[in-house]
Amino acid sequence: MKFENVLLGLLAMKPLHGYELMKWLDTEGQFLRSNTHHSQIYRELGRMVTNGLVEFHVDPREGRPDAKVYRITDVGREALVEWVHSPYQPTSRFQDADFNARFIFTAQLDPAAAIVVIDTELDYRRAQVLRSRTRSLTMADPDPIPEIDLARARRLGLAMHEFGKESVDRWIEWLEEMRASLVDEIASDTVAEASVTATPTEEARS
Amino acid sequence: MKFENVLLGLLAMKPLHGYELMKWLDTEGQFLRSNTHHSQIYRELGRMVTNGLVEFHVDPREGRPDAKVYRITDVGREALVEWVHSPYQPTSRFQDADFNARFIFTAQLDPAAAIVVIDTELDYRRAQVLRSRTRSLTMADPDPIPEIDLARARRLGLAMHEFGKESVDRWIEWLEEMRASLVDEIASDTVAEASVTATPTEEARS
DNA sequence: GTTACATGTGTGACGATGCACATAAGGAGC
DNA sequence: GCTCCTTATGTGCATCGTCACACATGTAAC
Repeated sequence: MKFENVLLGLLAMKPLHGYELMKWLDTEGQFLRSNTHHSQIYRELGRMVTNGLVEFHVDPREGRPDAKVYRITDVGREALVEWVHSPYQPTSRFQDADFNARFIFTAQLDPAAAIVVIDTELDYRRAQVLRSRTRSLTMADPDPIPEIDLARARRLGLAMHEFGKESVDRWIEWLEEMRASLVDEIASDTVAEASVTATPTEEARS
Repeated sequence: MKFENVLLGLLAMKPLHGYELMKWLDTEGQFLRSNTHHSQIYRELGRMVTNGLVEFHVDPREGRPDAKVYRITDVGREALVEWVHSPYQPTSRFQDADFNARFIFTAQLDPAAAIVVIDTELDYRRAQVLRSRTRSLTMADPDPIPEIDLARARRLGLAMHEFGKESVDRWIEWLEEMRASLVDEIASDTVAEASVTATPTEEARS
């Protein structure tokens, strides 16, 4: 996943300048993608201009510094559509930009494809939960730091592990809810448009 | 936060080789730190040897490839203790190695310091939840991709935002539970050792 | 036999990320 | 006058993270 795609998706909705993108990713968008330093945004936008994905014009403000307002280009739109239709590969970190951006921007352009994305994510997370049950090491029989408290380490490690599993389980539940509501939406859309456009409802489940 | 510190903390408990570290971080330790590629582990271990934090001896196995078993050095122990007592700075991503490693390894060496770490984390997360409520942009009035569905985007964006807040809230709850159990532990330890060592119970809350 | 898988350790390359530093203008408070 | 905060944009550098590729051994399946 490239950060580029997040910016591309946002700029597809509305032209914005770097500072606005930064602010949005720090407040409303902080659960879509966290850990976004402003330097990264400006650097990325610069590269996207070079690659022709976006263009900008300088907006002079009264009483405020000038701002560069970026607008997505046709090339950018094509790149966005192409990304949305490229295969999704989950990573080990859940509830992260890798999935979130893919899901949001895919759902806008192609709801059926978004369901495939969810199913891919679900398969991966379920496997992850299973993998977390295997115990590969015993952290005993140590040569530890004198002051170290191994009993506490095990207790806290276990608590952390339990909370991690709980979180993934809740994530899986949420994904299932999202999937169900998307399926409903597609179904009602299809019914509504059936007589007009006759949109085919391909079953997206692999 | 440096990945180095995670390896240092684990090796303080028990000498291990790279493959074992990799396996552990992929199964039991996946909620302490995810996204760990083996190449990163071996590279990091190599650098730590250069810096004198760890040393290794080759363990010839019957029927299996040789393994390099790494053991923490005195320099490594000092570095670990120094890291544990250095100030903790939360990052925007919650439930991540940044906090997890710091918490686990601090709690082993200095439970009172671990409470300070939790409080720092709690302050930051509560502020984050508040910050998430501010609405900095309206993603309307667009010049969108023709096929784009802005209504769906808003709906899914909101759902994602809600789930994000719920997750942070649950994270805060868990932190409070951990804090309470640590406080209890310290209190009972202090009572138990009061007549023997007369350990002072400094109030860790800032 | 040979193909696949698990154990084990690495290198090279490249993009992503984070932190310090830099600049510039205006407004608020002391 | 001075400092601090907000808006606004950037560069430089080090580390992190990921992928491809590489090599070595033993075992289990076909």
